[in-house]
Amino acid sequence: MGKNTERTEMTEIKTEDDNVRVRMAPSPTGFLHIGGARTALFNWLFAKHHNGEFILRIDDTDTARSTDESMQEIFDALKWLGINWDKQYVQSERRNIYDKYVLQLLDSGNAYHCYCTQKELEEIRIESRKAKSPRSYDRRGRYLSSEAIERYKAEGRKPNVRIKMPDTPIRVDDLILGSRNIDPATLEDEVIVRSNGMPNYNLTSIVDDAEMQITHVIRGTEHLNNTPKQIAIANALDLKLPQFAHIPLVLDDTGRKLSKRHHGDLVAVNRYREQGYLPEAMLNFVARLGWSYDDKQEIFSVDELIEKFDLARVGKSGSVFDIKKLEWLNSHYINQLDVAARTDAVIPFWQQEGLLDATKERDWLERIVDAVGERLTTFQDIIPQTRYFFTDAYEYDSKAVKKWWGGSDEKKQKTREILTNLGQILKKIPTFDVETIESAIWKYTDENDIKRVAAMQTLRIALTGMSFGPSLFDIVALLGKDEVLKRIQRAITHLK
RNA sequence: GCCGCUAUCGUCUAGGGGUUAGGACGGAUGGUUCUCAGCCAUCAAACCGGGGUUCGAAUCCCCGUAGCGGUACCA
Repeated sequence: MGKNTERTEMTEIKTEDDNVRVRMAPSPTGFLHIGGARTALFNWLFAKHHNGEFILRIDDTDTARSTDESMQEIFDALKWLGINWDKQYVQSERRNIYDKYVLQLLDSGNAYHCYCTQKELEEIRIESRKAKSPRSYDRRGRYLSSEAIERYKAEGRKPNVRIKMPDTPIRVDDLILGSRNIDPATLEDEVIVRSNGMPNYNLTSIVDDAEMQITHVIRGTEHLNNTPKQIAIANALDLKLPQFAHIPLVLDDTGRKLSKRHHGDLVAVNRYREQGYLPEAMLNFVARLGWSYDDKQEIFSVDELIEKFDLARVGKSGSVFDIKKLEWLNSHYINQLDVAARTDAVIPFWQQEGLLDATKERDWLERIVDAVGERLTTFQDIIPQTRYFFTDAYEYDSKAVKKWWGGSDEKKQKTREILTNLGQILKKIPTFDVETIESAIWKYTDENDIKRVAAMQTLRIALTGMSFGPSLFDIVALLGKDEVLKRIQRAITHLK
């Protein structure tokens, strides 16, 4: 623990219920990623737990990078996760509100115009760094003469607006990290309005938090350094402050912050939806990144999450995104579903692959899903695991062939023999059901002293091309006599 | 460079002055089964380092170290 901090006691964070109002404030500059989803979740859980309100605020003041598409993507991702919001705001539609506050700041002398060009700013930065200054802007705009201002105006320079930072320490209280005093000497006179007139984050964020009567700001630790600046702005405006709770970052396996820029859509929530993950699994997974309940429970329903979530049990250090754990949770939640529900979930994937047509009956599909059983980690897995049910356009897996069908001519001869016998036996079966098939095949293996596993694997490869999968008897029954005999014949031909 | 934050198995974490430092994911081994998955059993695996304080420190304090975040007219 650092200096100047006071530990938050491990009792539940006390709040006045019914007054809680939190917000998630994404910038629509890309898809929602795992980290963003977790921020949304924590806010949402906190709101639900306290019967409060959860607001979605689109922080799109960066007009150059914000897009409607990514806004839509964020909506979709949140909806998929089941994180619903009570109110929605878009900052670009609230310009007049921010303008009013900026004017107030200017009038009261708490903000000033800065006419520096990008180039000048860059030079100042280099100088400041050389001088080991804790700041990278020298505040020259604070002391501009009226002549200088006139000159800049005549040049056509468009000023931005900077906040004048106070010279007294700023106390930052954080529900998770404790409290500290920030040395004003390290505080930047932050730009609050761009030269194009658009206010930016540090201004709009804290203004809106006050305007919307946000009680708790729960956001990623990357915003920790912005907090004293925002507090300074709020103080200058005499705005009520929310309570802050900075949650630790979600990291990649090298320990770096997860970001769209570095990790692409590998971390996009919508991508996981497309791959056949369940929102319950994602929610459960993401909740446990930085939050824990006790030393026993790993699986939490949404209701349990709402009931048990508490900021006091959120840790301080970052958590690595471990897809293996997500996969485990996902298969858990998939296996909770009954066959009908799993079939519903899996149909779109079959469709996408063009495997479904009008001849495929619902009952048959459900039987396939039932046969696959607990073998799905994601719904997408249904494709490699069941493709052969729909088409015989598969290759025989070379490793499987080598192991079970044999490389030598004698082994191939033996394999052909087994296949031929199996074909004859199956052909004679009157009722093509699992039990009859099973007893017929085992009668054959046991009476002819053939290893069960050898016969089964030989047949499996002939029917599916693979050496693994659901119970072979299920496969045989599901494929039907004609198809089975056809495939056996094809395998025998292949082996010649 | 400057400012800030953090530090328990590979990962998520529980615990927190006296414990065999617990659980889960992942890994390994064995069992079950026609294969795979699953299931069952077993195993390996951690308190960043150094100083204090104390009878006793992973736990409290200090100092390091490392990692990360920020350092934009992004959010």
